[in-house]
Amino acid sequence: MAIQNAFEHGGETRDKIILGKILGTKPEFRNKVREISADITEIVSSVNHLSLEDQENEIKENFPELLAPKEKIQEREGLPELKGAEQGKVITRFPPEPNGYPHIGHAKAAIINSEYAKMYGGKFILRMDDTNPEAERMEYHAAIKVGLEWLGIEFDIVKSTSDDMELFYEKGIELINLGKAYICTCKREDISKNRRERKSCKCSMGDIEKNNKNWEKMKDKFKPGDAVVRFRGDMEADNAVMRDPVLFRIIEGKHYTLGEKYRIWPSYDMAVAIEDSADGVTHAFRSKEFELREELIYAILDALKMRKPAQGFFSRLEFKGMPISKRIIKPLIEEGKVTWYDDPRLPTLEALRRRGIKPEAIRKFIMSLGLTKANTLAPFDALESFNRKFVDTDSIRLFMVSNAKKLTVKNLPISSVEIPNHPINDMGKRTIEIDENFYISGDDAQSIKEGTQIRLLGLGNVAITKQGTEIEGEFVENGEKTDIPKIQWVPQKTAHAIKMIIPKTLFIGDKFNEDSLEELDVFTEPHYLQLKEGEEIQFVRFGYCRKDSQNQAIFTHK
RNA sequence: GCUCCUAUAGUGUAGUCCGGUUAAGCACUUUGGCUUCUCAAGCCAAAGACUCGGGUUCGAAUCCCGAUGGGAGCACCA
Repeated sequence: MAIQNAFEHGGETRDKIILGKILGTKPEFRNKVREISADITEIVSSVNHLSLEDQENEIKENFPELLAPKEKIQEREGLPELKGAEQGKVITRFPPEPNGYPHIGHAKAAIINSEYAKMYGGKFILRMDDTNPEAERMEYHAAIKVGLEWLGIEFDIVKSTSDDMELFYEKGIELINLGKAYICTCKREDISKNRRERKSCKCSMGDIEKNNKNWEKMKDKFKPGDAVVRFRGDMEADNAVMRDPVLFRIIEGKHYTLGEKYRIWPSYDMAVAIEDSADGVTHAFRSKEFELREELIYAILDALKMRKPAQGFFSRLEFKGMPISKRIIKPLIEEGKVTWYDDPRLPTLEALRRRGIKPEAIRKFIMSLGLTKANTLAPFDALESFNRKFVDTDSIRLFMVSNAKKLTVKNLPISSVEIPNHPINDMGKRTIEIDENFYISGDDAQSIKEGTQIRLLGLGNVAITKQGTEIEGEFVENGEKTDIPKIQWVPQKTAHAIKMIIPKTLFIGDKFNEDSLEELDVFTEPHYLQLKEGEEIQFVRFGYCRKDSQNQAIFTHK
């Protein structure tokens, strides 16, 4: 072993390492460390005296099997295993609030939870967490559904938290009767102040009978803000969440599905605790800003003697320079700095889709981030790289020129040319009608020198006879030269003008990037018109783009 | 301010629970090469990390203590 190690590390080894290896493979030596370490030191020094060649010969003679290449460590596929999870019995859930458009952060929560259900052959629940009528709208509910469908996420059960209002009331009353909850009629500011100063208020002294009466009064008499139901936690707890948090409050706004049927609404903690338990959720994964709520949720369920699901937490996912929060996006829309929630610069699912990101790429990308709780500010590069692999195989290759310059080619022997739609995969061919007038890209035009040759991709070589505002050249029959600039081109006669939109980072630091959207007027082949909207294209030597409409394409990535 | 979470290459992570079999694995990026009628994809290679300081131990990325950086909570939002 010493020889092997020495050989692998340039002819020298160290006794400590050999000792470690021995103890690692043969635990029975662990209580005899002192005895064997002397031997090891001796062996190591004798091995170190051998030359590299001698070591190699020694290995070849006595331990030839050691020369076999080392096996690489196998990387775990997918998510880490769950403790105490039984095949077929895992139930997970994704509970978005329908209060905005779904974004990459939703995708992370949905994908992690759904992957676990899949991994254990369990069930996956979509639960619209709609307990704040003021914030929720049908429009968002629908957008979330559309986004999830696009991601390819499937649910076994679809429900809304508000389906269980009667259950919340039942459990709420039970908590009151258990003395675990009370009605508080203090002012909002005082509640907040007391929580900060860890002091109880008078309401917490009230008896069960009074609390029951006040609960009835919450149904009609009390106005919003007059009274809330609070959990009897511990006002002196270090975890501020435990300082008698609100379980129910009065909201008079119209709920988007239930209208004005209820005015007492459960808070997030109450709703999640009861729902996860009642729905049979075994494992609940949420982003880590909820970590402090775990204790509360367990306390509520303990008080009610209800089953507790296991909880897991993961870091929030954001892209550098791409804000996720409505607080930031909404003003941008109002100021006209971005067009809408589907603006390709945004990390919403709709924007990602429009930009040409494939759902499979998002899934792979999110899985590659793992379940860490360390903050993740992922660079968009990583997603792009996953996406490129999906998109490359079935993107049609088309020619597109930007900053077009005219090129006239004399002596063209043909009037049309057939060009394959993909270099490797059989995606058919297209025929391009040509005459002597072409467009080429401005950048290419600039670098062309008079008297040299260029190759028009798929067509042939051209000897440049005149350089200037317009370029002229002559077709070279049977042009053999291939070590010359190869450029893409578009026939002038049928060139189709489109707008190319190139999204860039929205924010640099915390400043809005005024140049975050570049627009180019470009020409492409008429074949573009025959592509379906939403199709991914690779414009040769430019990059991958998605057809947004007949006269607009969005740049996906290089 | 109080409390909690977190820290591995330029970036994202695996390994950490249960210290040794890994002088730290993978992916992206970068750089070189091969291939190519694209600056794409594919193939090969190189470069590059355990935040710091103590402690425990024969042995620490892994356990303990402390410091520092980053994030979160202290809402009648979820």
